[in-house]
Amino acid sequence: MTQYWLMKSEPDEVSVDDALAAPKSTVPWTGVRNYQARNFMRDQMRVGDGVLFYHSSCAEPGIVGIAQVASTPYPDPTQFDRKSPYYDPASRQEEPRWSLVDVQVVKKTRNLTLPELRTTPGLEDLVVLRKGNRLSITPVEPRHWRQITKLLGA
DNA sequence: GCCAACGTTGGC
DNA sequence: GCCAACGTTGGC
Repeated sequence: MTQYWLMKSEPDEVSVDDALAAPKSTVPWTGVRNYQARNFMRDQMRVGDGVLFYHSSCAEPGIVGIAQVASTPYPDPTQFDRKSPYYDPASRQEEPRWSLVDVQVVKKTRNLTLPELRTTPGLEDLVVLRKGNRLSITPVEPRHWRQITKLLGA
């Protein structure tokens, strides 16, 4: 069964435009160093799952595109790269600690901004809007997915 | 830059 | 296993 997710990216690192410009509009979701977010990618995501591409830590945070999970999970190569900010000296090749999936942008949309999300009736309990939420990957309920994709005309 | 909220680390 | 200290996230 198809599931739905919201995935945060800092546009300074990988924006929706960067992803669109990549081969097959697909980017590896590198740099996740939170176990809960990793577990979503490693244990629950399936190819074809729907993804809301979200820009965070920027002037106008919000949902900026529709994407999909485009690979099964595999080890995040940046954990073994000494020059990467995501290098993890505690992770071993035989037993990688961090996994990721590839994400393919299906459609760039307008920016459905955080203030707009917060004030849209029906989205009050979207996981990413919950107080104190910091998770970079959160599940999205089917009804939220339907409402948001409709709002975006996607 | 500030700071609330949360996650991780490490001493005990 | 507890919990204080510290680090990170991310909106503002």
